[in-house]
Amino acid sequence: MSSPAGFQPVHRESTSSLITRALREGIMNGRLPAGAQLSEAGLAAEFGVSRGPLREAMQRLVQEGLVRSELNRGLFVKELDEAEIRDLYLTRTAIETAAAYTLAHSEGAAAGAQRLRERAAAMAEAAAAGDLNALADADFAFHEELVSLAGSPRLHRMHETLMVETRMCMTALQETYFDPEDQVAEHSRIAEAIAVGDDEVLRREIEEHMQEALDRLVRAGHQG
Amino acid sequence: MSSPAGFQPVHRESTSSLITRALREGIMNGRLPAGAQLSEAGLAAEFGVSRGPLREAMQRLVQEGLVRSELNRGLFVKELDEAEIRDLYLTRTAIETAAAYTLAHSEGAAAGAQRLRERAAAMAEAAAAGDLNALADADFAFHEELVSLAGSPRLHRMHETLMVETRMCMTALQETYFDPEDQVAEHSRIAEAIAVGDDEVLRREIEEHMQEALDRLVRAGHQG
DNA sequence: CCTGTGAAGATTGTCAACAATCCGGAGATG
DNA sequence: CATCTCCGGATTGTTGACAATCTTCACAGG
Repeated sequence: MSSPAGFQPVHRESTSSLITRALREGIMNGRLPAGAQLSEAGLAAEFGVSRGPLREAMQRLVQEGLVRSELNRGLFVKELDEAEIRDLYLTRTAIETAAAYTLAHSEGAAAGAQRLRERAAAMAEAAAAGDLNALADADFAFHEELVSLAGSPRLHRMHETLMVETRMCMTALQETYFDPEDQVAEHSRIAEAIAVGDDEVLRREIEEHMQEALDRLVRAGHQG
Repeated sequence: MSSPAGFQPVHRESTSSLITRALREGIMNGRLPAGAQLSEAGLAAEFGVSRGPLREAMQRLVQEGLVRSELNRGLFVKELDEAEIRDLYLTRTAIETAAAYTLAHSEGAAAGAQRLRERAAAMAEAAAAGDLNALADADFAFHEELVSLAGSPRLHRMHETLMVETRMCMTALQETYFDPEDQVAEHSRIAEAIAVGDDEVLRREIEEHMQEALDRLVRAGHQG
């Protein structure tokens, strides 16, 4: 747009940034389970770097709240008890409501709603095929897209962390989708509310959706 | 509460954590102005530590979004243009609305509203005395208290960063309180809305307050 | 049996030195 | 005069080593 040939500035990434992403991924998919100690020497050897860059990556995760640091003891993947899970969903509601509200009032509301409809359709497809893994992926993709479309760097960055935590406790609790059709319907209603632009409905849909998801998780936690 | 003698776990802090706070303070009050390069060697010497812990602290600030990292070039205090300031206030609205909503629906709503009334009273006192510095402090204390009272660790952590950014651009723009009385009144209305528990009013009051604050900042930016 | 002592082992916290990269200017070349 | 090349200085990125701390276990004493 602004530059003559429309080039993006070259984007190279620091080592600690790469390691941060890799560790975050590991926490998300359960390869680094909640409560596990993160050994500096061991992980540094795995990544093939020295402890310096690895420690820097750790500090990022500490700041993000995914890792807890105990002085002279080590770093541990944060464990989520029920209160934490409730707080997680409270915060997700805050962020996603704001994102949806912003999107619904922006120029790209119609286009955004269309994108979200497509995501919901992908969920429906996965649900129909009985592929619960694909359904979960599509579910996350929907929420990721929702916040992305709002175009707010801060909301997006905060949401990233929250989604890691969400996925973390879903894998930990082995939560299964009980009513896939209901899930799809909830997401579709959110997309439609954005298309229509009714704030009140939008807020209610998101709030209910989060409440449902939270209830499922808490139930799974009590049973499992 | 839960433990027999009610002791808290001993809380010692890591060096990088201390340095992070000190740097954050420096960014907030303008001692490290926006766009400034943060020299590792220089700062390490000032703190009397080696570059290791200092770099760890830097990574935390990068993750927080207060500092921007350019590979092999250095670290720079993030600059806030108008779009960024708008995003900042959009996000503050999201977080503080959620906090106020949570507080208003909690058991401690009445007590919380009282605490906020006291904060607003402190603002009124500062405004009456014409002490704009004290007014700004009381203003921040009000918002800090509001989010603290919600009792959500995630909202609180996110809000912390946002307040640093807010203060950063206020000091950068030398924003002065134009209508101190109006300011106090806006805060009082928020406290009362929490006491009453009317969600709709609460949302509107916070949204308007943020919009007002944003407008003042943007105007100051265009003039200054 | 419970408590206190002490050393071994492992892990984290810190540091100073080395390697790689970038920026600026002097000088050569056309 | 413009451009290219090269070098010195400075800064960041990374490493391996050292110091401090914590945990675990065995063992002696009451």
